[in-house]
Amino acid sequence: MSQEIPELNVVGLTSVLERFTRMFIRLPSVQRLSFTTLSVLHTLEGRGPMRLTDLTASEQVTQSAVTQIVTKLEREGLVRRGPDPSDGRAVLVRVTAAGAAIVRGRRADRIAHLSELTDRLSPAEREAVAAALPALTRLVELDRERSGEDGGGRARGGT
Amino acid sequence: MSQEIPELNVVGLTSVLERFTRMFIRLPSVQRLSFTTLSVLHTLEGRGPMRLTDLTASEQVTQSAVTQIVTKLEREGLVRRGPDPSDGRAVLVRVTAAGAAIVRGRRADRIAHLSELTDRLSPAEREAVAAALPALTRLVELDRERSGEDGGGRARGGT
DNA sequence: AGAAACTTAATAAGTTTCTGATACAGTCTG
DNA sequence: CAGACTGTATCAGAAACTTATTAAGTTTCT
Repeated sequence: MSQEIPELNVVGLTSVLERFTRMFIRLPSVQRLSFTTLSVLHTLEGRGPMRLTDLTASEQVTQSAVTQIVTKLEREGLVRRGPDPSDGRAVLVRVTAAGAAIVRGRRADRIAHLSELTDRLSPAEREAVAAALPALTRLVELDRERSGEDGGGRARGGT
Repeated sequence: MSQEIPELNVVGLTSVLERFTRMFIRLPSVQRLSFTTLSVLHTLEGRGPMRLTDLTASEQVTQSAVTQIVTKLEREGLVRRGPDPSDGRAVLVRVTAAGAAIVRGRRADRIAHLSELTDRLSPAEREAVAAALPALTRLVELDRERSGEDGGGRARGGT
């Protein structure tokens, strides 16, 4: 008998991840913040202070839109603009405590929701997911490396 | 010695899934379709013909916005409106071949992108992901069941 | 050093997309 | 069959985004 090699079903994986994407996006927001605005906040919380240019590269909108979003977030006390010591033209944007609290609150909601779901898995299923977590982490890291190569193209997103 | 039980790290899982979400959302779109518009198209392609009300429940916008989005998609030949045989007030929206082609094209891009990434995993890592796929699938199914219970509340999304 | 070329962010004006309120037609209840 | 409710459309206005432009700072080249 030849050995069975269960090859990874990428189509199925894509499908599942698409469905997680919807699940995550649907999360209600307390604040009256638009999708892109929350995304900017999330990026800043995750990656630390960034210049507007770098923020623009990581979102799906123009530099002009990012400027307007940051202005709005600043008015609401969720981010702060500061000078970039290494470049007089640039602006460094950083989240405030209030801004970080919003991102972390949303993450806590997702964790709570996922916890409820994983609680219903069998121990074997939970173990399978736990065993795959390092590999999944490596996948997103590989992606980050690759998109870091080029400047990061403009795009228009959607589910 | 007591047996080591590697419990599932839900926080880590949430974090990884958040990062996949960003990766998927950033995908460039050929057409000039907004985020929500693409989402509607995706929903219709995945779930089959739906009434406007049901579409509204599954997206993060008002019924008014859904009506306008469907009107725009219909003008572009990507969906078609039809009567609901079981309810004279209702409208059944279905994707056309052109609309489905767009959704499937985007999915193909995601599959291709994920394939490139999984190619770089070790065989052991690929196997771990493959082994977890059924459990991950069950997670999204559990979610669907749960959100099917209530009517599906309105929400405002973000990453 | 100084001018030309480039980068960074802000602003203005216009377009698209979304919301809230309302209207209207079809369905259900008593 | 009257009143209450549901499903969709329409309209006006608000919000979010785009393109084009400008001003200020930096780099490059001579």
